[in-house]
Amino acid sequence: MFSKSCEYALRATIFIAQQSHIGNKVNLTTISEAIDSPQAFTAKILQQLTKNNIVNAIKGPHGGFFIETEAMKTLNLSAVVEVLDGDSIYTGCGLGLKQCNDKKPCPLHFKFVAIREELKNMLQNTTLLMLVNDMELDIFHLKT
Amino acid sequence: MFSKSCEYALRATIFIAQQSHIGNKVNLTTISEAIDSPQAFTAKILQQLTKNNIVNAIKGPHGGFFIETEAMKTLNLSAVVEVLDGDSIYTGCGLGLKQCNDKKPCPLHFKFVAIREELKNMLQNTTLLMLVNDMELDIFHLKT
DNA sequence: ACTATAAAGGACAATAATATCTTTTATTAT
DNA sequence: ATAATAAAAGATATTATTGTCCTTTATAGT
Ligand code: FES
Ligand code: FES
Repeated sequence: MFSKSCEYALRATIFIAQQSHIGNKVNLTTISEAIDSPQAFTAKILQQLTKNNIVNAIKGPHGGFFIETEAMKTLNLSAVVEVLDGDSIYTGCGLGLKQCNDKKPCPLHFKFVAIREELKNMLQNTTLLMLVNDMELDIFHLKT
Repeated sequence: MFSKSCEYALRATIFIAQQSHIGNKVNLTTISEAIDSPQAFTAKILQQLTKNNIVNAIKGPHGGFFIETEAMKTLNLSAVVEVLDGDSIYTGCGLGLKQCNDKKPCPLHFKFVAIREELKNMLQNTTLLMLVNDMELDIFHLKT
């Protein structure tokens, strides 16, 4: 469904949001351990998330990554996915045709678009704050 | 969503089904032109489809690929996807956790599984014969 | 038997995705 | 100023996916 990069990005973002919500900034080592991802690769992904204003980064001692609580209210999963995987998941043809639209549809088009839209809505309607609140229940995990 | 291999496989299978339905066997060149796919690569994919009894192949003059009409009634898109991409699309965690189940869910699990199941049902409930019938309307395309 | 056709199979090549390593820049505390 | 911490940036390595090329096997028609 999503690329590895995107999966790590989602896990990292959710973890950072969770920690930020309880007032913690987290560094690379902490993040990659918490989400069980390759550290150096995760660093690259965090750079992209920072450049695209999904997360904030502060260098130096007591620095690290964080997300402001206000931002969590509006930031959704779709924003993260778009940074890493672009919008192909929303616009791409299920059968790989170069163009996907109602004018020249592939045989799967209408069935596929219906599901694609549901995925899109789910990702757009799920904010980081919602997930952070969910995770207070302690039944959700970010690794293994 | 699907790998390139799987996309080509789906397009090829639908094209072969369509042609078989009107009594034609089709060869590699015809297929790769009809679905606009790299010919040699498509050959490899057709081998897999043949080995897994999705399509039939006959060597030699007047040979080619075909699917029997009886088989089209039961063969669904899910069978094709599973040959090329395995079942990861049905069983894999949206956030890339090694295990996806209700016992140790990721924060996206329940929302994700709902959509995954819809995709699964769509692919399982769509038979090749249904698509072939749809394509008689002449509004659906397999390339560009 | 010979030739043409067409799929099957094996080896190889190019590209993209994933992952690592090293150096640089910024910040804090001593 | 110096040392320590931590992210940013750049270069490189590994692996998987995608794609091509060449040879072999099977079949049909002459
Ligand atoms: S054209 Fe294939 S999904 Fe829209
Ligand atoms: S555990 Fe992540 S989708 Fe099921």
